[in-house]
Amino acid sequence: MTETNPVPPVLQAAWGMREKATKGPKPTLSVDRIVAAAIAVARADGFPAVSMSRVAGELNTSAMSLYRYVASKDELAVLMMEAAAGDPPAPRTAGETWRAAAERWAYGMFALLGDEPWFLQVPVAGPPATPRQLAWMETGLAALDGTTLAEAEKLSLLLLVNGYVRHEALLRGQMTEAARANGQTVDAVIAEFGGLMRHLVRADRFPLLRRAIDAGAMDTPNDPEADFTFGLARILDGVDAFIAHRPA
Amino acid sequence: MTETNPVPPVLQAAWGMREKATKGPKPTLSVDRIVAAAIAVARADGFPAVSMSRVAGELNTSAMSLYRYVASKDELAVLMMEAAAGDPPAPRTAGETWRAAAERWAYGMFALLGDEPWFLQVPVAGPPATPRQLAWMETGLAALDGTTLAEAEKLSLLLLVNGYVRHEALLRGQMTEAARANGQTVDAVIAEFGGLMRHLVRADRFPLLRRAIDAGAMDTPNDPEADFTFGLARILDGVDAFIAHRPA
DNA sequence: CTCTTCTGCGTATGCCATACGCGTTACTGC
DNA sequence: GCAGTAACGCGTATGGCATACGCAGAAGAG
Repeated sequence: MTETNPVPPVLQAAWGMREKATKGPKPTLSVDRIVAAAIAVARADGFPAVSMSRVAGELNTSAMSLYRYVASKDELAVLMMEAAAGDPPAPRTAGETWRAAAERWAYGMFALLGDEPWFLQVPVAGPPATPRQLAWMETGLAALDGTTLAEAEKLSLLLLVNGYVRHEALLRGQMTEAARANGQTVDAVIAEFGGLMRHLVRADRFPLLRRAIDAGAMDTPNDPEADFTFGLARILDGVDAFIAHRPA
Repeated sequence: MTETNPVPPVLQAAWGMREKATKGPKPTLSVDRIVAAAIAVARADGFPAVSMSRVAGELNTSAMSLYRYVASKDELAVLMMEAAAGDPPAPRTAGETWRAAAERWAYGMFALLGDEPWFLQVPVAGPPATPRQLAWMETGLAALDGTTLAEAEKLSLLLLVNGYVRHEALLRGQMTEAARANGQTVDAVIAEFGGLMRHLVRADRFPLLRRAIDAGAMDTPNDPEADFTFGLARILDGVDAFIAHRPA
């Protein structure tokens, strides 16, 4: 009784489960070249600009040619992320605290999403299940290894941190995106948003918000790193408290 | 010197800044009816199914007719969210702790995103700037009112919680979505993912992940509420620690 | 009563993913 | 060395999408 293969088709290429042909004409293209061209497009103009014909155009061929190498655009997206996601940060070393390792892990992810802002424009299809994604999870688990946390708790907490990083990177990405679209600096966009708030938030309807604005909460110069560090510290404080209140 | 209006066009309708015509024929449709039809489509088949022609079809008219009422699809999306987002939970009452109020706030948001899963499929365009979104922020600020937090810190922390809620709801939504698409139960989808993990995660490459799987971390029955509560408690613990370590 | 302004809406443009099928190439088994 | 077969490049077509444009008719304003 042969077990049915549980790997969904979109993931098969990422796991190297596509046997390559021995017969037929020599391919003029390759999956790698297609993926590289698609990544170049995404880096230049964002993921929405990645269309089959655009990628084909970069390679001086037609859209349909790509389908000889890639089953669908979704599969291409998976391969793009798999190729562009670098390796995770080094796993926790011997003398390192779980917290320091978790911070490195989170910063590494934040940096990746800063280098490849189009990542966050790819519609996420489900839980992580590609080799690189699992490698990141593995490194995350290494950070929490040796703590009193249950395995399921570790996974929950990694998901928590991952969600935070993604959300924070998304906000940062939207800002830089808006800035680029309007030909402004990020600071100008933020200032503009502050002005909009100042204009829309009337004290009678949103008194506390008004107070926050008047206290200058919208006038802080842009510093995504600092925002990120602040929120991450809160989350890790929470994890810390959880570990502390638990029998060894 | 007339101040230039800083409200972006997409938001103008949401803020009631569209003056209605006095001349010309009587409109046969209305913005409200269009928005209601669009929401019905989104509830039935998800936000990607909301196209101008589909919505027009529900109203027995043509796609172009809608453009007499709505400037663009993006504007329609804003109006949809504005209409479907209910009012935020009641603001913090006198005897209530900030934490209890923040929990209610977060749960209210989580419930909303559970009732309207298509919310998370709408591509977010920027920081919150519609009346309802500001009302939610206002209620969030009420929860943190009276703490020693600086105004900017309050906003940061609300954003942190908001991001967490969104991410958690997104995961839950993807699960139910996948379940519906395959005609399975959510538990079956989770079990399937567990099987996939068991199949793909080899101990030589992902030892810690393998250990977590073998420890049954993937076999937990689905309980999004419990997952949500767990993560939220960690975050609020972190906020708590921050407030505690701060001079009154 | 005319002028202006708005309505409904058909048509058209230019994107998009991708199904299908044809002619051609090159390796495999005999 | 030759037939069979499988993979190649890719043109064409289908059906979707948002929305620009323009025209004909309706209705309030002067």
